Amino acid sequence: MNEKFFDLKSEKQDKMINASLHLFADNGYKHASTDDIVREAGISKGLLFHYFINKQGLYSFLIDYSVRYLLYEYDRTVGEETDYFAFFDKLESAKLNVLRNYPYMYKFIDRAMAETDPDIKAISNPELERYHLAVESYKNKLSTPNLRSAITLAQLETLIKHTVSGLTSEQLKSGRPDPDALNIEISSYISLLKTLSTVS
Amino acid sequence: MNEKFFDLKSEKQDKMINASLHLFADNGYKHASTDDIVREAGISKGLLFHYFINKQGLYSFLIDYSVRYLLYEYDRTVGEETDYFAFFDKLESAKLNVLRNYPYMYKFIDRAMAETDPDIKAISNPELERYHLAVESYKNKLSTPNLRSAITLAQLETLIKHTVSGLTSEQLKSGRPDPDALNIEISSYISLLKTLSTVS
DNA sequence: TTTGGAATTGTCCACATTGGTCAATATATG
DNA sequence: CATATATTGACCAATGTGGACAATTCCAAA
Repeated sequence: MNEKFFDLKSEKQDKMINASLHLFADNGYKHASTDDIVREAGISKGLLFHYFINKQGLYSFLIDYSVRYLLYEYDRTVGEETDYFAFFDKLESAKLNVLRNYPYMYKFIDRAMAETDPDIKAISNPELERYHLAVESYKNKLSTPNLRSAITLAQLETLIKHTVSGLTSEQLKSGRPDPDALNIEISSYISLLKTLSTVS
Repeated sequence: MNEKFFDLKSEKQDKMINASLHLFADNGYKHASTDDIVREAGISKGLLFHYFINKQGLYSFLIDYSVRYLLYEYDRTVGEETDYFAFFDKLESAKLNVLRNYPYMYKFIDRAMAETDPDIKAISNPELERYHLAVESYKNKLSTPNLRSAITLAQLETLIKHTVSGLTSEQLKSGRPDPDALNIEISSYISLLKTLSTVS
């Protein structure tokens, strides 16, 4: 890519990034058209190719940028938190901050995992792996909560994971998401699960 | 559509249906190509148009067929069950039966809800509405479980809904799904949530 | 004001893909 | 055999594709 891209004012950068994330997320690599991206970003075709050389270069940049951004945001927000429930609370709050700036970043990453084209997989796999490993390493540092005998730690984590991602994607579908309201809702479910699953 | 379609042996019908569900689910109406559908179904282009007239006709048939099939399967499996947890257990087992025959039917319905083209919305909206209403009417007949004071009925339902759909879509992504194993897993989570949320 | 390099445009193009048609052929049935 | 029906796949006009590039706008320094 052309590094001059980062000299643009960040508002314009983000318009290009968000339009690209959106169309790749919704349509996959093959069916996301650069014409559509350009139209949604409000820039000319020439400019997009000026900064990213070709479609693959754009995709590759987005993978790189997204993983970097997500991990940075996690690190910034989660810090050294080791308490189990507090960790998830902070992690989700970090995710919502991402959503605030890049509403389609998660869906993009999700779709990237499902791409089949070998060239595209070769580009994205290492970065996606890196993301996955980083998240796992957070979890390894957590304290074990004092659970009721009816539930295991793995089960609790499954409940948290799916509930949170379900609530999030539900909001995303309903037009403009409200990250603050969502933050409160997610917090309340995490605390609910804490109450239900731990011994007092 | 051409009613002769139903005279084909059901194996062939399902190959056409599944290929169509798959490509519409993954790419949306606009970007799902009839060439791809035909290739995946292992039939000729002419045959597809012989039975469904045009792309819109095919889509319209699929919406109709899917909603009809889902509701039939629910009715068959759930019956008159009114116990709260038993109901969800049966409902999920019905869903898994659908998955067994039509792995992409849910994703198709999900994507249909997100279509923006007005013609397509006009086709799918009434059927999707019908589906939604039917599911709601089941829920209205349920007994209220005896919950711990920490949790409300709405919260419990949210936990069940997202956990179940999360577990399901996780399986779907991992190549060939194993509905029997998934059934057991989902049952165990429903029973877990029952234990955690009810007073003994 | 002038100048020169950078950002930005949008038209243009060769080619691929699109939904859909249709005459030809295979298959089954009686 | 004959007849009807299921099925094929080459073909088409229209549209969409990624990418190139000469032309323009913009803006800071001289």
